[in-house]
Amino acid sequence: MRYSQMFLPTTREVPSDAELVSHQLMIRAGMIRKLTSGVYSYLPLGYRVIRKFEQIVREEMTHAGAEEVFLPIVQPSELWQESGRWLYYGKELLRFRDRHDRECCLGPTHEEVITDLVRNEIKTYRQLPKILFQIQTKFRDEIRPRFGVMRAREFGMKDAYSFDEDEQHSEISYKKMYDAYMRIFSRCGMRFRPVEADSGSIGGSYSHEFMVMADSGEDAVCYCSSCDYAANLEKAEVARPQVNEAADTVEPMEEVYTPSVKSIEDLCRFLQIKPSEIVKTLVFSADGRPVAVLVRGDHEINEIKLKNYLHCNFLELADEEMIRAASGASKGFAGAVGIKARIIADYSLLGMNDVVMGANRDDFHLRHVKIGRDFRVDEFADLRMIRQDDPCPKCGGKITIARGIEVGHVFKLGTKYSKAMKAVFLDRDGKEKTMIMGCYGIGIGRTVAAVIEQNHDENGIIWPLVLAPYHVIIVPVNLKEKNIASAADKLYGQLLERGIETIYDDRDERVGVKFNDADLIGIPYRVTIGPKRLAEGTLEIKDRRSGEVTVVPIERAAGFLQTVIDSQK
RNA sequence: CGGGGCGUAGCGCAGCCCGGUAGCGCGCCUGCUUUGGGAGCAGGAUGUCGCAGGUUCAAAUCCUGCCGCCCCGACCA
Repeated sequence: MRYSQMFLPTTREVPSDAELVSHQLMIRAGMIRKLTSGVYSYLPLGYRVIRKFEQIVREEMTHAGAEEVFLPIVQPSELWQESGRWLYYGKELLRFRDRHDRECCLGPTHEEVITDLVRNEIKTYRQLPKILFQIQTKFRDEIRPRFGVMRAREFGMKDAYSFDEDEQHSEISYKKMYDAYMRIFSRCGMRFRPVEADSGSIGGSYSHEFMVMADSGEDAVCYCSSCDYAANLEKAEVARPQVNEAADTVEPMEEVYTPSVKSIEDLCRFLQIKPSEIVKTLVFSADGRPVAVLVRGDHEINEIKLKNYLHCNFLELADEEMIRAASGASKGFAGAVGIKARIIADYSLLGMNDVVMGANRDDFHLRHVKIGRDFRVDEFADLRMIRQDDPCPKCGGKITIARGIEVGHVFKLGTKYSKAMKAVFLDRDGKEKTMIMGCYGIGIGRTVAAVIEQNHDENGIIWPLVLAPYHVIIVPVNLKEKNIASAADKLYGQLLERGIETIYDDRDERVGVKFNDADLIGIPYRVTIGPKRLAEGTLEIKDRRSGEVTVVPIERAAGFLQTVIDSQK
C-alpha cells in the first residue's frame, strides 16, 4: 500500500503514560489508541499483526483437530447461576440488565456458553471427542488495567474447549492443545516456557501456563537449572525438608518483654537473632473461621497453597478482632502456644526446634519454644512460597526465579462445569456419564505485545516475518527525481504482482523521516532507492533485525526479496 | 478500595505559590528553498485552561464538589 494513503499515525514522542516498551511502541507505531481505561482500538497496522497471529492460531488449532465457532459475548445470568459462578466470580464480571430487566453479563470467558451448547447437541459417546475454539473479544472489568493491551479490560482471546468421554481421552485432548501451543509460540519465534500452574478460580485439576520470558512480565516463574521442572511461583512445590531427629535438649520456654516489637526485623534487632530462628504466626480467616498458619520468619506464605489446602472459598488475613479473639493479643504478638484456632504449619517447621514466637500477650514474645513440647501442630503442609536457590522439588537441583508474561493457559477442567450444568452422554453400556472437559486460552493482543517486548531495539519494533504487518517497505530517497520515482513505482508493481506485502513510502518527506518510521514500525526489509546506487543500476535492501545491507541490481530486487521471504515461511 | 500525582492547542509541557490581554516545543496549513537518518526561511490557523458551583470589580490561578487519567498498594487470573 502507498504510505500516503494509509492511516498510520506514528509519533516521535514517547507517550507519558506508557511504561512498557511494547505499550510505548504500539502507540508510537500507530498500532493502537486508547478509547478509555483498559479499552483499545486497533488501527490498521496493529490489526494486520493481530490477524497474522490469529491466522497462525487458527492453523494450529485446525491442525490439532479443533473446529472454530463464534459464541455470544452477551450472556444470560441463568447459565452463570447454573455453574455457580454468578455468585463466585466477583466484580470482574461486568453485569447489567436488558430492557426486560433480565440480568446479563459480558463474557469474561465462555465455559458456560460452550457447555450449554454441547450438552444440548451431544448425546452419545459416538459424538465425542470434540474440541471447539473461537477467537472472541472478552471483557473482564479489571480493577486496575495497565500496560496497554497487556492487561486490558476488553481483549481478544482464543479460547478452546474439549469434551471427552473419560480421563484418558481428556488427557489426549489436553496433549493436543499443549502441543499446538508449543507450535504456535515457536512459530512466532518467541522465547517461552510452559510451566505448571495453579488452576485458580476457573477450577479443575491441573494446568500449564505458557510464559514468555521478559523482565517486564507480571508473573514470576521458577525453573530448575538441572531438570525440566518449571512452575508458576504460586504453584511451585517446596520439597519437604529432611529432618534428622537429633535429641535436642531445649531450655524451658520463657517469656521475654518485647515492647512494641511487632515486625520480624524489629524482633531480630531486639533479640539479636536471625529471621530463620523465628516462627511467624499468621491468623487467617477461612470462610469466617480462624486458622493459625506457622511459617519460618524468613519465609513467605503462599496463600494459593493455603487456600487449596484448606479447600475454602474465601481466604483472607484475619482482622484485629478475630486475631484478638483467637490469640488474646493484638496484631504482631500472635503465637501458637495457647492460640484458639486450628494450627497448620509449613513443612519447614519440622526442622526447627528452639524457636522464638509471639506470646499471645501484648509486648511479649516467647523463646526456647519447642514444637510438640510447648504446643501442638494440627497439620503440616507445604504452604510457603518457593525462593531463589531452593532445591527443585523434582530433582533437588537449584531453583531459579524469573519473570514472564502469561500468553497461554491450558486447563484440565474435569467435570467442574459438565457436572454443574449436566453435560452428559450415554456410553457404550448405555450408562449416563458426565463429560470430561478441558479449556485452553491464548491472549491475542497480549501475545503481540509480548512479541514486541522480545523484539525491539532503540529505534522501534523488529517484527518476526510471520507476524510483520508488511514484509517490505520501499523508500525512495527523493520522489522529485523522476528516475528514482519511476524505479520505485516499478519495483512496487513487481512486488505487488508477486503478492509480497509492501508499503511504498511515497510521502513527500525527507528520507530521515522515512527511515525512522520504517524502523519504528518494524518492517523486516527496507528497500532504499537513491541517486548514487540508481546510477549504477542497483538498490539497497536492509534487514531490520541484523542491520545488514545488501546491494542488489534493480531488476533482480523483486526476485531476491521473494526468495528471502519464502525461505522464512 | 487506601495512598500519591496529573488534567492548559492534535501531542509533550510552562504559567497557578503571589488573581489582572494564555504561552513554549513538536505537529498542522500556505509559499519558496532543500533532499541518504526526524531540514531551513517567511507567513498562518488552533484553546469552553476537565466539568459544575462559590469567593472577587476580575479566576487557568483561591475555595468546594464531581468526573477522567496515571503511578504504588490491596484485589483479581
